[in-house]
Amino acid sequence: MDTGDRLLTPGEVAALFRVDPKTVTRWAAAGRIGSIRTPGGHRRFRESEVRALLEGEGVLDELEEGPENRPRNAGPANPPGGGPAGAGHMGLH
Amino acid sequence: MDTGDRLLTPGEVAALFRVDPKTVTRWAAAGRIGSIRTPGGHRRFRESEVRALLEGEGVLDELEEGPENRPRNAGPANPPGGGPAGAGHMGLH
DNA sequence: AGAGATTAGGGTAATTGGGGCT
DNA sequence: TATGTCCCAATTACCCTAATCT
Repeated sequence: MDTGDRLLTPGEVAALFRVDPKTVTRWAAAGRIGSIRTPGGHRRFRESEVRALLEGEGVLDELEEGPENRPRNAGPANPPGGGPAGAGHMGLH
Repeated sequence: MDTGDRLLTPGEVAALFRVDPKTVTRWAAAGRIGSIRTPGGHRRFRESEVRALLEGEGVLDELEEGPENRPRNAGPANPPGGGPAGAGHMGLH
């Protein structure tokens, strides 16, 4: 499965998540998402990683993506830090 | 694969339904509406799904029948471990 | 060499998440 | 049961200028 070594720009990732490019930069700075830096300091993100985050890496059930949405919320929501970053502290009070 | 689903913020969905963003969050927590979480924990909703809900295509079991008796009988909206009865079908034309 | 658009960086306001209560 | 409002903490969005990428 070549999920792509394709690199995405912060603007692309931001559009995918419907967030600000600056927010994507914060994710990289916080270690929540892997980033590759250009010699100039700009960041590039792997499309495979971004897509995994979008769908929810924990639940890959939906192969066919059609008009049929199936909101099956089984189990705990995907932990934000879930992946590589561990990032451990979130709001828990 | 792109069904043309833009992602909406909780505030956007709340404005569409004329409810509080908190209510939209509860819908997502209850599994009544699909939600995508950002690495930061915030939710994003698919515009296509929201539109389907707005049109009423998502709730075909609740028609205007039952004039006075609508005891909302033992029908747990989201039984634990059970598939969320709510939503799940979307009309396809 | 130029130009344009995007991105990084800091700072501040607005939104969101979660729990509890009316 | 379902919404709305309160709290506080975290995340996100928009402001700016300078540097980098195409």
